[in-house]
This record gives sequence, C-alpha cells and structure tokens, in this order.
Amino acid sequence: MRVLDHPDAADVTIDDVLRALADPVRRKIVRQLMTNRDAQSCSCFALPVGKSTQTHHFRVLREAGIISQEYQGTSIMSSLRRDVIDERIPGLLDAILAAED
Amino acid sequence: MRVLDHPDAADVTIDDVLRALADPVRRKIVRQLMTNRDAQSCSCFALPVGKSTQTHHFRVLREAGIISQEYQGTSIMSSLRRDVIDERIPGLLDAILAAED
DNA sequence: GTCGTACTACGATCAACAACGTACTACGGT
DNA sequence: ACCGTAGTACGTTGTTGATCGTAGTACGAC
Repeated sequence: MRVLDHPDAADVTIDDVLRALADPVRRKIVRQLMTNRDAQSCSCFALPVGKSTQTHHFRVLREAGIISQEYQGTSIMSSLRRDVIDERIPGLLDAILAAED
Repeated sequence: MRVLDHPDAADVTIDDVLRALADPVRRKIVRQLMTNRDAQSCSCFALPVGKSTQTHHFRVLREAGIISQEYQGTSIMSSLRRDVIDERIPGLLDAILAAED
C-alpha cells in the first residue's frame, strides 16, 4: 500500500496555495470537494483533461496542502484539508467558492 | 497624455484575479496599496526586480482589474480597485492581506 | 531647447507548467 | 492465475510567464 506524503500545516504557504488555485481545473476539484464534503475518488471528477493530467493536478493540490489523499483499494480518496487552509489563510476558500467561476 | 484602459467590473474574472495574485511581487504591490490607501507612483514600491519587470507586473494587475493607473506628470499613480474586487470576489483581498506571506 | 525623471516597448532568454500518450504498478474480483 | 480498474511515472511538446537590457517616449523643470 503506497503512502502519499502531505505537507504539515506549518509548511503550507500562501504562495503555493494561490499558485495551486490559479488554475480552473484545480479550482473545479476544490469546489466539488467543498460542496460534497465526503472524500471522493479521482474518477468522481468530470475533468476536461486526460488521466495523466488529472494526476498532475491532484498532486499539485496535495503538495500545496489543499487536499489530502489516501489509497483505498485501487482508488485514491481525496478530501479537502479545510482546517489547514482555514488556519493559514482564513476566508480564502469561502471567498473563492462564493465567486462564480 | 497617454490613457491606460481598465477592464469594466463586469469583465473582471476570478481566473485573471487569482492568476495575478499568484505572484509574490504582485501580492507585495497589492498589500502595500491596501495598507497605504492613497494612490502611489510605481517608484514608491521597493520591488526586488528590474524596472521593466515592474512595468510588466503593474500591467498584469491593471489588466486583471485589480488596480487602476493614471498618468500624473511623468508618474503613474496606482490605486487598488477595492470596490471592484470586493464586488466580484468578496473577502479575497482581506484573506490574502491577513495571511502573512 | 536641454536635461533628468518615470515609465514603456520591444526583443530575447530561460524556467515553469499544462497537456498528452504510453507503459507501468497495485489492488480487487473471478 | 488472469483480467479489469484506478491511478502513477516518465518523457515530450507547446505555451505561458518572469526576467532582463536597451532604446525610446512623455512630461516637468530650468
């Protein structure tokens, strides 16, 4: 069972977070994770890019500290690290969710 | 007297705004404009990049609708379009200002 | 008009990044 | 053991973007 590593809350930088959120595909992922609060597998997201590109975007989000991912069978369940982002940049996620894309 | 054009509030997209704010130099400009509320000339900003690069960053911010700029003599006075951003993406600027960079 | 200041325009370079396809791994089910 | 599913890894391509330097413009002051 592979394990993915996630940055500690203290290592989450506003720079990484904003760079990660400056892409519409990744914002779509985040928005879906905010509205459906449960962890979801990557294939639950109808993204307009190929599979390997999806992998890339999920990794960017994970490495920025925005989502957490853990293996569950052949799937990876992703969920929002709301506590972390709300601690580091309070209000950011809500502001982005509220604004229509 | 040259005139610079600015996007209408309605044309300001979250995509452009987030892309613009995903750069530390541009965030520094925005943060300074938020704390010193008056319009300031480009040379008031101690930015760690060359002059032509500064021009580039100011233009990105202006074209994203985040700042307005107008000529005043040989200088260009820049100010934050707080009303526009607060209308389009309420809470975003405050969230970014509050978070330490 | 001449000079200095403030900024722009243009062209170049280099790094970052989004996207893809193919080949691969890991796991569950049969 | 075999197959299918879910996702990764790797190498590549094309685009965007940050940076710079140099040359140029526009204005104010003298």
